[in-house]
Amino acid sequence: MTRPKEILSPTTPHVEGDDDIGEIRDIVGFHIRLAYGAVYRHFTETFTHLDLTQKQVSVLWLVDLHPDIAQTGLAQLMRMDRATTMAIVNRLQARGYLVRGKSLDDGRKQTLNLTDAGRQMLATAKDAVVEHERWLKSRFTEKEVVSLIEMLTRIHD
Amino acid sequence: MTRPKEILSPTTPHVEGDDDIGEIRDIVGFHIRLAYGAVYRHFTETFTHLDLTQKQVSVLWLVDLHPDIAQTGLAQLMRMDRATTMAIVNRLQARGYLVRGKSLDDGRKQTLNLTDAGRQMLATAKDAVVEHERWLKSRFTEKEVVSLIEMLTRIHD
DNA sequence: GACGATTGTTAGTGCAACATACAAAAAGAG
DNA sequence: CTCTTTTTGTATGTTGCACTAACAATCGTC
Repeated sequence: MTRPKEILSPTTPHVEGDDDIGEIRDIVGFHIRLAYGAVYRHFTETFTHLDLTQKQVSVLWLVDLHPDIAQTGLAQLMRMDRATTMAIVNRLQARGYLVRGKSLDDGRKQTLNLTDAGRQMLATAKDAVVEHERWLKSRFTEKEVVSLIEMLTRIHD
Repeated sequence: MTRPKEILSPTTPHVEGDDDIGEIRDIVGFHIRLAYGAVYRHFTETFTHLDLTQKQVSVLWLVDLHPDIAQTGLAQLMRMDRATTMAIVNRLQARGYLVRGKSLDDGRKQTLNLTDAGRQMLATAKDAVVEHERWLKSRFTEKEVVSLIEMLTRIHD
């Protein structure tokens, strides 16, 4: 065996570095997935004490921004399907952060709105998001942040 | 900005295009999540006929690149924990793409290697990845791709 | 009024991340 | 060399999320 690679102690800095993942390092999708994973982990870490996920915070945020929004509208903003949206809204409603109401102009739709507890939780969550964002943005200049957001937008728009 | 604005419920009448997501549009994490979602969706769409997920392809790819790698090593490369790695390896082994073997130099470890079917599937998968990447990279210049990968690496490294 | 489309809903499937616990093997300390 | 700690693989269970398929109520249109 030519490669004694069993030396995987936590402090081993992997001298091979870029060769570790070979051709994969040119795959944009791979880097997006890894970056998302890193962001996801730090987010959940930051939000353990609030017991909220990214999706849940985003939903609270968007409902606050769009009072009386219907679930379909919310799903479109978040690029989720109806079933997934249902599950998230159910969870937030069960925890008393969100209320469903009857839509006056369309009997099929329901309105979504934050409760007082929801508004309060959102305020707390926003502070945590700021902290999370500080961690994330710390590796970039302001110019780079703008550029990064612009490129990411090109992907999801 | 030609933004194909979604038709929201009539109860949110005065929202202008770019205000759709308000302050959220300055949150890097939000854009990473949306971009990841878009990439994820296109990936699964591209790979329905192969019935493979991103993770599974990555594992096949990395095992091919690192013959006899142990699950722990794989987990480190992919930034996953052991339990998650187990689940993915189990699936790939059950489908005959991967084999576990005994490690000669460490009784705790097991070696991971591709079967012939695994190698063949990986070859097919790589073609699909190339197609998927073409879709992804089509919105960027080569210079931008390099810049994007570099910035994403700063996040996950 | 009938018909097709939309909306919310339920149920079920699959993947993945995480935590916990356990056994076997290795590494380290005395 | 023992004794202890760490590492590795494994099993189990929970949670969150994405997706599909089906269904009822409602809306818009013809």
